Amino acid sequence: MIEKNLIDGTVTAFKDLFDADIAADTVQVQTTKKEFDGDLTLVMFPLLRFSGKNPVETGEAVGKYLVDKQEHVASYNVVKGFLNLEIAASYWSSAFKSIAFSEDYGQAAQSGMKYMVEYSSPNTNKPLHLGHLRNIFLGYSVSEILKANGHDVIKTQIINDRGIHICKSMLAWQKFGNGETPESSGLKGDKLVGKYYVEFDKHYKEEIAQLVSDGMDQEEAEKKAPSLIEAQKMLKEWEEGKPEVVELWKTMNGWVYEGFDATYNTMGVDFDKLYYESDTYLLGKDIVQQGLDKGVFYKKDDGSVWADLTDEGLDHKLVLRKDGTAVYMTQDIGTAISRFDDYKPLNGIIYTVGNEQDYHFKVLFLILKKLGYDNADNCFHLSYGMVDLPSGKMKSREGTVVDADDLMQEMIDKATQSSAEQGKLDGLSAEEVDSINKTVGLGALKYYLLKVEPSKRMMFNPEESIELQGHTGPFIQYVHARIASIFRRAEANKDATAPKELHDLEIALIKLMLDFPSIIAQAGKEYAPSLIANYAYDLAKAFNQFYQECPILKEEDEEKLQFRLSLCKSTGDIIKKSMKLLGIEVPNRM
RNA sequence: GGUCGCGUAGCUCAGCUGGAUAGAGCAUCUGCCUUCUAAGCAGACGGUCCCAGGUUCGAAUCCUGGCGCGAUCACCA
Repeated sequence: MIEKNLIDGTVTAFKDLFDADIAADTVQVQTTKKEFDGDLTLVMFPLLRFSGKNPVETGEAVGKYLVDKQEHVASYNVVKGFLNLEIAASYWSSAFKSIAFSEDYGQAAQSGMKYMVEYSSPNTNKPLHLGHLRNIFLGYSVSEILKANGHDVIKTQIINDRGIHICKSMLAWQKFGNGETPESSGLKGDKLVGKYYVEFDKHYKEEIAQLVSDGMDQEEAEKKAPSLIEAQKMLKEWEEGKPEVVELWKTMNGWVYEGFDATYNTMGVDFDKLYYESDTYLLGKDIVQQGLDKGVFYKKDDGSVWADLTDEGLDHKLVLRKDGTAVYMTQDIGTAISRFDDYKPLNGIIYTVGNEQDYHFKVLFLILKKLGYDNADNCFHLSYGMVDLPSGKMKSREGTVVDADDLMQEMIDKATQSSAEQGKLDGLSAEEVDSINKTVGLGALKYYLLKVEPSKRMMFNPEESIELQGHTGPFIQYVHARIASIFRRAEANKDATAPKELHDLEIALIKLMLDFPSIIAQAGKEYAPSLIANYAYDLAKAFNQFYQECPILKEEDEEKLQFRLSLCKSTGDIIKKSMKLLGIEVPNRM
């Protein structure tokens, strides 16, 4: 790479010119800012104490040296302490040639590492909502990014299919459902079950109000409301395996899974392995015993078991109740370890879970580490901020949630309306048009949720809705469609030779394309889809500028024409790959 | 109160391990479609980078202390 050459060249320049030995990492190379002439810039300030000269003199000397001795360095200029170097067009065109038409450009070599990525992990008592969308798109995208980094990936979710909340829906359905099913009601299974969860809450609140008006205080009423007592009883029966209860549980969860499957299908995401909490909720107890034996945990007089994390600056954490039953942490320890076993050797687990659980995962990884599982070092909590509405937080009980299915449909409708107005899809079959509208609508939604850094909470305003113009998914998809349109009239020639002179916008495009592998590496290291999202936008933007300024099919110089076609081809490929890393498809027309 | 996260243009967000005059999009205004897709391009307008210190040749970026918003600190999951 040219950067490396420049660094080496600068090191020898200091040797020859100033008789100074400098470490390679004191030489800083960066891309030259737009307002200055040049391609790459060396920063002189850190090197002044070795040259013993002022910034401009040092820059002049090094610049002259590099132009003389280094291949590809065409010219230089010094502004203050910045040495700007212009790299010869021939370098860029040959660098481009080495990546163009390469199918697996961007795909890193097999690393031999295997990761599990967990995302979605819904409760089975209500439909998926906007918060899940952020979670799912993030997790899916990180999976794709890890694959591009050469890792093996197992996509998973843990389904929260048991507990008091599930019993609540079951109970309400039993009481008020009149045997209603998805078929009889025409409702999606998850929506139907969610309806009864809300129904339960309604009755529960009424009961509380009644008890309070009868003179009971609020807190006690919340505990003593008859329907809550019934739900608790049902949970107990479920745990004891009472046949009718288990049967109902299976039936209703089955409805929910059908509903979820439909939603996942629309989203275009999938899983390699499912874990169910009903299978895992008892895990971890024997591990706690082992931890006790190893002295990682300690037991209190009442029989409860704790982890002392004070030496890590944290608190004491309960890992087993005094009655010997598991808590959330117990279960997560058990699940993690059984995953390590299921997929041995598993290097780490990425958990896509909201940032309200930051502390939980910090503790979990610490405990795993203390238990001797070094793969804890490669575990990562992919933490993300809430998606807020202008009215505040989403609350399912208050009906202020943005439903995932509804939102996706709205986006598709919006894309449909937009494409109909523009009329560019005229002449295509109804199926093709539908498919494009879906791609564009979902692309807008996914991009909107992924372009923001996960740790930030984000505001979603349903009124203002998601744009299809500007810094959006469709903007990037549009570039792909433009390029596809070119190749409906021409073909890219693999053996195209590069012209002697390149347009600035061509060079800008090439530079960006050369960045692709390092962006993928960084996104993988930081679990950061937003880096890919912003890269794809920059590339699309650069292409549009090039496209506007430089004729392609109308170019008369055959060599330029061919070279530009190959630029188009590669840009289209990289756009497509980048978007795939985000879980977004790209259309050939739009 | 302890801990963690966030605070950049009217709004939504970029800004890599510290580097030049802090960048995009939306909104507002101005140009560009008889010529490869105008879901586009070019331009204008818009900033005490929350505040105060500190480190440094150089700080939006690192450190300390504040302020504001949020989360968390359950024998809930």
